[in-house]
Amino acid sequence: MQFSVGVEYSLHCLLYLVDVQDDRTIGIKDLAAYQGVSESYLSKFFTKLKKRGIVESVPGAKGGYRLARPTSEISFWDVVEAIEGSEPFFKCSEVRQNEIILDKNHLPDSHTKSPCLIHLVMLEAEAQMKKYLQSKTLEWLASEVSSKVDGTHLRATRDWFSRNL
Amino acid sequence: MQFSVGVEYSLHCLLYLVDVQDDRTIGIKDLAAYQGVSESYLSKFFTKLKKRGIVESVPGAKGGYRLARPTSEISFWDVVEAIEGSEPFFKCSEVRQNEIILDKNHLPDSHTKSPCLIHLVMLEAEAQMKKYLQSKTLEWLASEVSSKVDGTHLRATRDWFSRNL
DNA sequence: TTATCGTAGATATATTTTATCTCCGATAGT
DNA sequence: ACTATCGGAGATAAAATATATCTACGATAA
Repeated sequence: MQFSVGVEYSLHCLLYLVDVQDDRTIGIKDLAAYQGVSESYLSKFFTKLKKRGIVESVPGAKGGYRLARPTSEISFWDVVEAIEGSEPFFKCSEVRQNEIILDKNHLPDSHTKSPCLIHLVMLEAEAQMKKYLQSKTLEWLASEVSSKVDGTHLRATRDWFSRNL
Repeated sequence: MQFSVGVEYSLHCLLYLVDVQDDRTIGIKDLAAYQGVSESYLSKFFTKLKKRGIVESVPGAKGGYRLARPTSEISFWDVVEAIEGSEPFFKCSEVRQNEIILDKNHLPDSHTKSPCLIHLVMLEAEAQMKKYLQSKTLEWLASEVSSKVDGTHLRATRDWFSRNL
């Protein structure tokens, strides 16, 4: 049970995109170089982020990515769901249907119609996590970062991404 | 990001152990046969459950497993932690330390001493899930099941496990 | 004494994750 | 119209994890 690193890379990248003007973009090349990973690797995540409408792409020369909606409308959960997919963490294998005392061809209603209680609990547990992650937006993260992280470094980062403009 | 099936098998098994008298046990053999899995597979999970003090074992002939504490003191989270381990779901790879503009030998304090904000959010998200799963106990599950599942089937299950007494 | 049970370890397979490279098509700038 | 640049898709490969079983071992209650 682990989140993939893609979530981490994505969130960091989105943070870099916050400062980008509406008419500008940052290319995968720069995002990858800045973080020391390959372009093809990072682009995997951006394809997913785009599918979810979190970022939008501008093709062609001087193209790249920018945020597709306001930072207040991009939550941690949106990113997790984009990268990890929408499948619930707990996929019930319906273990109960394999009980030896059951006739597999004529399962009782209690084992087919009514949902597995264990499954329900796990789904609700995930919902609790989801609720919290939905409450944390990119807007919040950016403001936290700008107040807590060294200003010089933030400026250096911004300058690096816009060094070729 | 998926829970392993071990969590599901474990919870079902623990449910079967709820009805067992204090001086009795159920063997891996029966638990495995009842659910249609191999003994060695299921025993993997019971080794973990034992290490966490959720079940206790009685060796030798007529031995087996029983719950090690009251059902009210066994939560879903206890089981998840026993099976999945105590590692947090989100392990921060400290991606930020690889930023190209940084000198890896002289990282700024903001990147070493203060914790990664993204990491903190993820840890808190996990804590939310944990809190919920801690609130759902085996006692609760057993009472839900006994009120919602067909009584005939529950009795048949109990009879099967105690058929050799 | 012995059959039974839990424990540990080796093994095999399948799936997922991580990561990179290559090729293709679209397009913005010249 | 040309072309360098960019995103997008797919193939690939190594590493890690999950799933599942078999075998051998040691303890012990009957």
